[in-house]
Amino acid sequence: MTSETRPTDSPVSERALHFLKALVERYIREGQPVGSRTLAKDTGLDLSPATVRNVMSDLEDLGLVVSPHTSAGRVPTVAGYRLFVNSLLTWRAPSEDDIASLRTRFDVRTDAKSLIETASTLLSGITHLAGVVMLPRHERNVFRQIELLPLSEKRVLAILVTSEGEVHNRIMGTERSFTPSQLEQASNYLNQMFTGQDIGEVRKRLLDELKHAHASMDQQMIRAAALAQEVVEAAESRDDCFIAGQTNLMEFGELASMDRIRQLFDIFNQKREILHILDRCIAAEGVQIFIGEESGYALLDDCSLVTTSYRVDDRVVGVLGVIGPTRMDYQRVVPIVDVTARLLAAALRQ
Amino acid sequence: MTSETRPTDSPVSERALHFLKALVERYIREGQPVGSRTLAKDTGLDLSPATVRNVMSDLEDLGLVVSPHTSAGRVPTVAGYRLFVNSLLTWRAPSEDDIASLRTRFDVRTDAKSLIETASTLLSGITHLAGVVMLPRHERNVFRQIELLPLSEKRVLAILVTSEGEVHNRIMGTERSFTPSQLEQASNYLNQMFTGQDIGEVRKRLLDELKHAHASMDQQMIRAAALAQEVVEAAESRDDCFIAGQTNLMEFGELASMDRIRQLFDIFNQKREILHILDRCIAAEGVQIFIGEESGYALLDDCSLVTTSYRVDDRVVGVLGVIGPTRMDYQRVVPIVDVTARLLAAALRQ
DNA sequence: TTTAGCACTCACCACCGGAGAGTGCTAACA
DNA sequence: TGTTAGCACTCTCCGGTGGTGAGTGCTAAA
Repeated sequence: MTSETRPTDSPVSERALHFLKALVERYIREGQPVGSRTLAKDTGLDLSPATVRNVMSDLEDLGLVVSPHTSAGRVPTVAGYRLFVNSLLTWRAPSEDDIASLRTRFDVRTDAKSLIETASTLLSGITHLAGVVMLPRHERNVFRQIELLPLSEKRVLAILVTSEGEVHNRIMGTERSFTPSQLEQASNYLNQMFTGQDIGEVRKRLLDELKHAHASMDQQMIRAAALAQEVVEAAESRDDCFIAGQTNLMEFGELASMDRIRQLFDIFNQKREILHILDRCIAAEGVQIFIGEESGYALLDDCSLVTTSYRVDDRVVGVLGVIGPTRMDYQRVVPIVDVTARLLAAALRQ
Repeated sequence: MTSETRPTDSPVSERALHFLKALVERYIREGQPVGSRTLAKDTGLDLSPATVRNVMSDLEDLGLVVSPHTSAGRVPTVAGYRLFVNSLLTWRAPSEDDIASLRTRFDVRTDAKSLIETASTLLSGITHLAGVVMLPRHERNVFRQIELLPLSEKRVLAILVTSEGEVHNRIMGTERSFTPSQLEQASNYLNQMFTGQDIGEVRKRLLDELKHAHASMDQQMIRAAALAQEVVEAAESRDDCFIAGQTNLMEFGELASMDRIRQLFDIFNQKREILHILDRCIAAEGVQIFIGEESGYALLDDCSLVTTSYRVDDRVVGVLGVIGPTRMDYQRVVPIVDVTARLLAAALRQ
């Protein structure tokens, strides 16, 4: 499954592609511009450096490689990587060791949150890049049970359990105090009303009820509904995202200036932009690769993302992947991301 | 409250101390070795550089300052900082702005976890250092209510609420399945048994019961107790710790080498060592300052910690502080840490 | 079409030398 | 005796210089 064969009338010859492949692989390995002499030896085609130079010149005209300065070798451009990834890449299956360590660390018995954490730690550990796992809004998230507990005078603890066995809780101050039995009554009422319904739906209905609070409901009920409203909102807006192994990125020369690293880390801390990019991968089938500027964020210009969604029972429940320099080892990384997604999905399905 | 006055027969003269103070303040401001000429101007004592040199030479003999190389100025040693902090420091009260931004951001209505997060973000934002907030094991943590919910065949969700309105939950697989009513019965039983008791106590009693599971308990009860045991352990061992603004540390020249920063970030990610240091501050009264190697961790040699515990109703509930280079602005930072602790405590007390 | 040869370019490195900042020491001074 | 001026010395930092090596583009021959 090396590549789709390209039409022979393609603007770039079969041989040139062969060189491009060798160049990208070499550059990924060494991290330094590749010269004609090196490349001539690498391909095994027994051609002189001069010939290689001519080919490289063509590739440069096509915008697939550039040389950083007159007398340096060539480096792939984003278009070059793209071509490489799309049709030149040979996958390299993850090593036994890697698979083993993935398998053993995904303990089925832990809860979703720590699985997510483990996944991103593992990803970063194995790939030596930054691992990221996102847990997006569920489209389908069901109200399962609510519990209202008095905590102290005028403070109520609301606990909401949703379909995935996730627990959301919030402490809320109230102006007037509830008696324990009032709270119990209220939670019974809410449970009767909403159990089994979609969270989004529940939120809407609660809002409605609060608006036209009809005479039939007593005051306490209305206030209980307000409490429920709050915790339901918390449950809806939650989308978590873990990033692990950020420090791995410091190893890569091309990112290793203080300013650059600081920018990157700041992006990671805010998470917003990352979430935004990952959001775009939810729908996609299979592994997605964003190279350099393709992510659409100037600050990730010299980085690539490799992501894939993971599914439980054919429903997408999240996205995971890695972030690293454009010069990452796609052949190795892509399969690892793929496998991790599968194993995480399996662990989540139980 | 500039300083405790030192005994006049102290090995280091009043004037020398004055110089030391000026030197430390200058070095903290500029970050560069301070020379005799500069210092002579700084103190306003109208002495020649030569005289200053003599004094500096004395201070060097006492191990309070060093010069990085022959023809550089002097830099405070750890002992120098220590002396400065103990008896030369003039506190600088936080600015109106800082206090205001602290006050408004501590919204009483949010739960403990997000308060903690806010606190560390604020600390780092205001001081331009890394902010850290720890939520240690409570000595007094009370079992309030447990809830066991069937999630699917052979999976049970256990939710435990403890005294502080904190919610712990865990999903557990069971070999045989429970009926909903069995679970309800079990949770009622557990609640009756344990409500109001200390968590540590509960854990012990559960262990006991499991060991000598007496005939009087039916099989299901025993298995329910095992579930409870798990979530109780989770509740006991929890000690969280947030670190924010790590990237601020990259601004400081003395830490700004890739290797150093990477080490630091790795330490922060592990959290273990940090927690360990913070643990030592729990008992202490008031603001604690660890300068350089005083923290006991070689990897934090060129860093200082400023921490204090925060209390609710005279019980220590946590520790917070900042981490930065030894050359941090103690005069400003210490009061800020102090105030933040008070405000956080107030917000937690409600 | 491929190759050898050649002139040229550029980054990298080691080296040199001067400028500037700061020191320690000594001797003179109040 | 404490303070100061003077002086030689040390060390960092910076800019310039020159050589080396890697690599290129171009041209002309095979």
